[in-house]
Amino acid sequence: MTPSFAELKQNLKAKNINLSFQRLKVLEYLVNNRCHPSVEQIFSDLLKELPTLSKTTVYNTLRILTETGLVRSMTIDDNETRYDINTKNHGHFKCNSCHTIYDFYVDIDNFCSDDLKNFKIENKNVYFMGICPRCLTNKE
Amino acid sequence: MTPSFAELKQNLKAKNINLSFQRLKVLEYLVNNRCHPSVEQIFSDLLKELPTLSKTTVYNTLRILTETGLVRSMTIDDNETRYDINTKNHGHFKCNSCHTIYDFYVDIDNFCSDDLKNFKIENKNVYFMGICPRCLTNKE
DNA sequence: TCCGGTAGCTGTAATCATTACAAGTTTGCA
DNA sequence: TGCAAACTTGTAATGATTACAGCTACCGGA
Repeated sequence: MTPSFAELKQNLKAKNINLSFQRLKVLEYLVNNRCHPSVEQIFSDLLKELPTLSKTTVYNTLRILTETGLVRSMTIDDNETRYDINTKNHGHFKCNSCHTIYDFYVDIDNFCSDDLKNFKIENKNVYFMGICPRCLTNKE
Repeated sequence: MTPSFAELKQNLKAKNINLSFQRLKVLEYLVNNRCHPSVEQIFSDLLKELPTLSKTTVYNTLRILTETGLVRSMTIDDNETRYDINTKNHGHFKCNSCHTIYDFYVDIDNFCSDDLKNFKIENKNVYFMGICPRCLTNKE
């Protein structure tokens, strides 16, 4: 369930979103860096390649991509929003020690509650926090 | 699973947290207002009762209460952190129309993934977004 | 080929939640 | 009673995000 760049590009065209050069680069970055980067990370990395890039453009692009549903934004206990390509059926685990965010498989689709019978659910999120294996072994 | 005020107070003493007057009031507020209030809401409501209250105190208190695990902080797609008394086994649903946050029952404890075999999980969160029944009917 | 308009990009300024800090106040304990 | 530590308060700083205004690039029609 990891959509290819070509698929995403087509998906955008179908939604009448113009793929400008800068937007292409942001999208490309998200496809190649599935590490839940922050705006700051995306911006400073792309700046090496596009010295005239504006941070505002990154914000704008991410907003557009998020609105179309191609990209998912999330804030896990941080003051920084993180972004990733929207793939289904996975939760996020954030390590409280190294702050890395891991994906893990979870069957969210079949995960519902009777309390929400009359609710229209548009978006499901699962995130855990704790210590990742790497940090656990480093402590010993 | 809604702890009483007396229980919470005892819980705090056990953790060597001094219950100052202001902290008491913040805790009391959270017990009486289980609507996931923001700092701004807590502060401005308590200000009526405690005109000398400082917003910094509210922030400090919430940090302490969160660290002890009595209070849970969450940011659902907002730029404002919300707080509630930490009760187990429930997820949050945020209405995209009226922005109300609902609790719903969910069996989080039995909700794990093989991918996280070697992770130490300290905290589990489930939140959904969509439209609540009230807003759904109002639209018609 | 030229022109006009629109969409997109850029950079600065403003906003707003949160945190840092320093000084005043209260509390607990000897 | 007095001291030290813990709390509170208010202001200033920080830092992510948004607003905005001007500039640029592209596209369609004459």
